[in-house]
Amino acid sequence: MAATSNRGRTASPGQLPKRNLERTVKRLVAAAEVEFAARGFDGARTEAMARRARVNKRMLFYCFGSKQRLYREIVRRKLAARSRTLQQTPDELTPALLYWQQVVCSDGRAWRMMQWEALSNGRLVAERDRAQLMREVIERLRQRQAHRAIAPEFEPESLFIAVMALTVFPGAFPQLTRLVTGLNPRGPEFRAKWTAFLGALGERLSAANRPGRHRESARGKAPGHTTANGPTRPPGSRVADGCSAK
Amino acid sequence: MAATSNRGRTASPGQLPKRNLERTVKRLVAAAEVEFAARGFDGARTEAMARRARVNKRMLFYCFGSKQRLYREIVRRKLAARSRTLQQTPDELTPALLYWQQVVCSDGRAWRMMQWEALSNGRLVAERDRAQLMREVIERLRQRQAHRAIAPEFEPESLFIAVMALTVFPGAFPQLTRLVTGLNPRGPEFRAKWTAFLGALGERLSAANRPGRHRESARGKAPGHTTANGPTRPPGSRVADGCSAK
DNA sequence: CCGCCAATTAACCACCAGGTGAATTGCTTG
DNA sequence: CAAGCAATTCACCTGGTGGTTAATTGGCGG
Repeated sequence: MAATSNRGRTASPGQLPKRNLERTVKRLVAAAEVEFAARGFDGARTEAMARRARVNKRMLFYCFGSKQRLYREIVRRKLAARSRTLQQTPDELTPALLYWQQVVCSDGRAWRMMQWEALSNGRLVAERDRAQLMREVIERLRQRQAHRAIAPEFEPESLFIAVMALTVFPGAFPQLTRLVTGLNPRGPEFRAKWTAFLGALGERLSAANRPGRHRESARGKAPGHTTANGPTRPPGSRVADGCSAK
Repeated sequence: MAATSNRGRTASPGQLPKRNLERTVKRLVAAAEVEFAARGFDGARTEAMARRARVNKRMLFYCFGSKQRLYREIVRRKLAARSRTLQQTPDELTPALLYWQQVVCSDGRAWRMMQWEALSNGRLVAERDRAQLMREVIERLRQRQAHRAIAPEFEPESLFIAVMALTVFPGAFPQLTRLVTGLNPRGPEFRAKWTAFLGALGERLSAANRPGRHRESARGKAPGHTTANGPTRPPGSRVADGCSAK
């Protein structure tokens, strides 16, 4: 889409040319992403996108044909970027939680669009690809679980949903987070608190820590293994969650 | 609001009167609740509400003055109903998780409205009352924790958010749940699966099950207390989650 | 039976937002 | 320099929506 056919970019050096379709498209995409994430498909105004992109509104339809197509284009791009970060999910539970927290809060717009999508109950945009992507991630989790890196009593699918839930929720329902803690969920105070919590939670859930009723596990059996949550950092050691509050 | 001043309801017996403001108001509220939950404030159409209520559109403005006021009225009612269920949260972790799952899935509309609210980034409707309510719930959790009913390494605030996250997320992001599990999050299959998961999770996290590295806890100290997850049902015993898929 | 007023209805309005037709203008090429 | 075409602009159309004006009607008190 987005017929980017600017002929021989001569580009008089030093002077930005007045006409440049490629640049216009890029600006429109950026502006539209902001608008769509902020207000959803129905709430987003083409006028506002154009203004934000410093471009005539007509150009939006010239480049993309319709609001719908522009939306699909943007979702497609977002998904492409997403698939990479998804597949880099760590294999241990605690690091996975912390990794996801960082990912989620570093790309709030993508998750806001997911939330709009959740409410819009329309057809998903690239359902096939996304389902495939999810299946791969789950499959990897399942293999890891077979290798004892993950507690066996939890199905990987549920575990994955739980990881998403615990990392996505505070930012997805900021009003509830604020009502409960009095903190801004995107602010550093809450993020530190939540990181610590996720760390403690992960530690409790990682494969090495079995519930107390299996009493024999506390005694024998590879003594050095009882605390062997390998890459699991203790919750105190702050993992640099370098995501700015934007 | 909603000037319900129908004079002396004579109500010819057996014959429903053609004019009845009270009834009209009730119908409008019900219809508006459905519409607002389904499409959010901006997306909801007064026309559609009126049609659903089998009432002239004008009556909406006659009764409530504006879309805004009708919305506020509905939110107020929802909150009132909500506060009761909130305060009945069980004190143990596992029952709390299961209770919340039931509550959430039995009143999907309220949570959908919360989600719309989360995205609308406007002023909250009854912020004072809601913050007060939250504070009470958290305070109760804190007291329970002091009495050892809840694992002490988790702050009650974070714990509460986690409970909400784990119960609300699957229904709030149904497309993700479906992509991961292939199941409809409101369907009985997924709910059974999720209930089992929450049960197992709660068991792992309840106060009695300490991580392996606190080795001394497995030996001395009130021997009958090590497995004392009192009302915590084992995850197998299905708690009847009698919420229909609507 | 009549008058009165609340409940209800029909028609209407102003406005906004997506989308379009057609003119305009700046590069680029011959 | 002139032609030609792509990139950009301007004015406009259309449908739908919240909200309103004014007419109508049903039921109750007198």
